[in-house]
Amino acid sequence: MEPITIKDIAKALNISTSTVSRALRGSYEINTETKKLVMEYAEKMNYRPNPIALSLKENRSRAIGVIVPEIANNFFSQAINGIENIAYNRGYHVVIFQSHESYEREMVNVQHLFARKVDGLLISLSGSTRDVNHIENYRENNFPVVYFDRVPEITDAHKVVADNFDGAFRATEYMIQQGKRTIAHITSPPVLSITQERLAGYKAALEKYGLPIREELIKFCYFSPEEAFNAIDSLIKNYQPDAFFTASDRLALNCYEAHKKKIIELPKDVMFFGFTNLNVAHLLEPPLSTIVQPALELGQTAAEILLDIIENKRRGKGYETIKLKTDLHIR
Amino acid sequence: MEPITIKDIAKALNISTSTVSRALRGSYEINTETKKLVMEYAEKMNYRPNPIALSLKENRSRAIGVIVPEIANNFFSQAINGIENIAYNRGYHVVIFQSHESYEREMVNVQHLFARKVDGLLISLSGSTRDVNHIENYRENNFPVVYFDRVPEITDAHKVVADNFDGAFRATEYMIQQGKRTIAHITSPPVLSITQERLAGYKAALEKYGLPIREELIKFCYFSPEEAFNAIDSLIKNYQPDAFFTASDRLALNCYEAHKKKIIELPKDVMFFGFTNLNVAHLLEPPLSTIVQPALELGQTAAEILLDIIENKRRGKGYETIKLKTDLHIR
DNA sequence: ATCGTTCCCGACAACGATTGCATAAAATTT
DNA sequence: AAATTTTATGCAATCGTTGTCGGGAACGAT
Repeated sequence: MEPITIKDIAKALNISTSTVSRALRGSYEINTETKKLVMEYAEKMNYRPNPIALSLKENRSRAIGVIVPEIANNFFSQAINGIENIAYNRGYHVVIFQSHESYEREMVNVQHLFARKVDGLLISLSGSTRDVNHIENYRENNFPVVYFDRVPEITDAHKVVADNFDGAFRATEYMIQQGKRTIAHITSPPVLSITQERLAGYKAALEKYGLPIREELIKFCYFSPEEAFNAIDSLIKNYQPDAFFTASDRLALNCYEAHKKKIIELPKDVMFFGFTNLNVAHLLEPPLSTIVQPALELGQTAAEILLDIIENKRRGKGYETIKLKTDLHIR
Repeated sequence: MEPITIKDIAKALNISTSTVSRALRGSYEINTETKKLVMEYAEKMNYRPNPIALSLKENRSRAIGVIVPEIANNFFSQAINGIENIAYNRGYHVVIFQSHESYEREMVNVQHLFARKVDGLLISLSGSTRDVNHIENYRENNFPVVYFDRVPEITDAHKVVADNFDGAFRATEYMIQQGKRTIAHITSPPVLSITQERLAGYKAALEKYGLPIREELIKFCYFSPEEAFNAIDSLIKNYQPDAFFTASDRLALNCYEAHKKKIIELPKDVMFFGFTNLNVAHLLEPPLSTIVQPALELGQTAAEILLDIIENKRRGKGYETIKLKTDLHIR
């Protein structure tokens, strides 16, 4: 069956479409009798307003867009679940797009979501995004955007992030307290906010304990496994680190993979600490201690702020950057 | 800036909207001069047709819907990547929804996608879906649907699946050839097509080698970890299996988790074989051999069939069930 | 009987784009 | 010069819904 429209109802009951429309939304200026008639018929015929017509008319869609680099990543899929929780409860749908770490894809996604009149956007930037003009353009014209996790450096924006500095600091501190002195840091591209913050936390901990910051122990890796393998290999060959601090799921797994494939020969008693939401961390050997981001809460918080903006419930409140605490799981 | 419309262009150039519309699509009946004028102005003003208006007019959206139980699952996220590949190349967008293994959520998702006029649907059924009337209702009225992975039993439908029987058969056969005689099978709810097929493959292999089919070695588990833990625990206590054949990512991980937590004491030389697309399988201890589904190809194939249906490129071809071969990874 | 209210409802336009039909002007044929 | 065809454009309807405006009927007040 083609979906039934307001026109069909009007024709069937011999009244005008305006009356049907008003009756359905319970307008006070419609006779109670008429209202009942319309409501019952609509119910019987399983009438559903056409959301596309509504979007066209009202210039909105009751949907929010989410752009993440990859959904095949525990952190992001948990964050998405948080977003969906809040959004569904508040009557919004969630449209998910992946940038696949590509700036171009990200641009296209933003444009498409905007053209499709999503009421707002939640975005975690791609690894190759150098600036956010493609987003700020829209935001300048009152398009609501909340950045989360991987956020831009601009100050006048809503952002929700994990406390990356603190997490990295505490992890590094723990490794030092366990007697580690040569702590390698394998991390993501330096352009990302999370990379910078985690790096700063790592350095701050070293400084606090009077350890030297050795740039040669810090390796930035893009998105190919080989790059990570090489980085790890050269670290071990040249500096024999007694601990590895990896900044992402991917890099942690790359380490274990290199180990497993005997690409690298691990020093004894080496310690692994990762900034990761891997759900298999506790199953790995040697143990992987982790700094876990509150992914679900992060998503929820970001969604709540976005919906508040959309529904104008944030009068008075300015821009803010919300930082959520991370959890340390020592293994 | 509010997006520019065809009307704005018409006003600016002092011509009618029809002319603009036709000029933009290069209609032959528009003067070459006028066309150039319009095209250039549209280009300059960065005109983009309003997709919502188009959807309303044309009753379609150039988008396809995808419903999966969970995106936080390697198999599904790979399948989605396959779908996106094909869809984007053919000019379609992909709208992703999760059913979270809930029949109700699945129904709502289907309704919403249909109301939003997606041009077709790719779906892998939720674990609590007992029938597919909520989908077939729409399909009867020519709404294109392709089922993948977890498919219904109905025959007149397009389906794309992995060869679950064959994969399970080969895995079980391998375990038998390695001398295993008490092979436990921990699997998903019996209502799922994949459960049935994998079970059948398992049984067929046992039969081929003259081993008894012991129903007490077969455990169906729903979606709580405790259930799996208990199942594993009681299997070990009562029957000391020398091999475990798990039917999903989740169940394989549950096994390792139970092992790690010392909830279970593993028999020596026990073998693990899992139907899974986990990207960490090779990192686990004891080794997890796997039957890997061609998730990406599965998504691609399903998307191709769906788009062919949408674009009427399947004249003559009837319903078919496409089975893709699985890969055995022995570890 | 006239006026002002109140109640209930319908006509019309609008959102942005497409398209069948009509038509004016120009070009061509007779 | 008249008739016909071609070329180029505009008008109006359409998709489904809502908001603005206006108006008829019924009622009470004057």
